[in-house]
Amino acid sequence: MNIRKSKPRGAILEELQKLKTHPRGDELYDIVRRRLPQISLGTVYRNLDLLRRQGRVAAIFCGDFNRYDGDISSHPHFLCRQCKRLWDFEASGIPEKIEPVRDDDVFQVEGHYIVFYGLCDRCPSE
Amino acid sequence: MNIRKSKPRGAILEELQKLKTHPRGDELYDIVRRRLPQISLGTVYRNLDLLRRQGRVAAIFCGDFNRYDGDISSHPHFLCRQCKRLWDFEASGIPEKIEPVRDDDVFQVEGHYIVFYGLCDRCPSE
DNA sequence: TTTGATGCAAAGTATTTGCAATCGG
DNA sequence: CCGATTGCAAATACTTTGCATCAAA
Repeated sequence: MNIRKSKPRGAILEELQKLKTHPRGDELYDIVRRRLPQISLGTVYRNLDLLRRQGRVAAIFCGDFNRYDGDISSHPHFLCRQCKRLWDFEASGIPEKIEPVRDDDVFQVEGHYIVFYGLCDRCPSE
Repeated sequence: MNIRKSKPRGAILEELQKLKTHPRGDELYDIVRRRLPQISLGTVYRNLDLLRRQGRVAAIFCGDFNRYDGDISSHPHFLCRQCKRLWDFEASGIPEKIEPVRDDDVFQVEGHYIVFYGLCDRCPSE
């Protein structure tokens, strides 16, 4: 499959890279739409997945892999378990490398991520 | 709110603790239903959230916190980004403790988790 | 008796998909 | 031109919620 350039894809990548918080597909759609009003939701989701496959954006997947980060360097995140927003997060004690104990044929490991969770200042505790 | 015992809740916790793979609410519903055919999906979701608040089950949250683990000890997981199943995973280099650099009032950290991702042996590569 | 918990069904939220039209190389 | 990409809309997947009823203490 020969990948072409397209205006929507360029805009999606640029807008994602501008953000410090890491949006879901639909949230990024709302942002990109301010620039390309005719863009469709499906296009945003399709391109985010394509960009992820190309390694040009990072996806924090779990359940549904639905948070994207324009910064592809490995770094920990903080996730608010109430509002579900995700931020970059600094932590000490992050190891240089973490490796699977066994390299068998059951799991084909591509990478890993570290997620801190809790509540952000905008979310009241239960 | 005074928490009572109930047969559905007991069955949900027991069935979850039996599993090695970590189901979503609807998957656990299918399992518990074999034992309590009249149980409803809403009951399973409500109880999983209650058990999580009590610290009796672990939730791997992200986006939607929808994978539950009956083993509440801290351990890394492997997530297949295609079929979205989640397993326990052994890795070396896991630090004893990882800590936030700043303890400010923006984030109230409750814990963290490490997720390896990639493809499992049942999922073909793209 | 009190009120927490349930079953059911409808609604809500996020994402994916089919298809004809469009655009890039 | 050819086939990758799009917009649109319908479909799907998973989770939450309202409410009348049931049941634990």
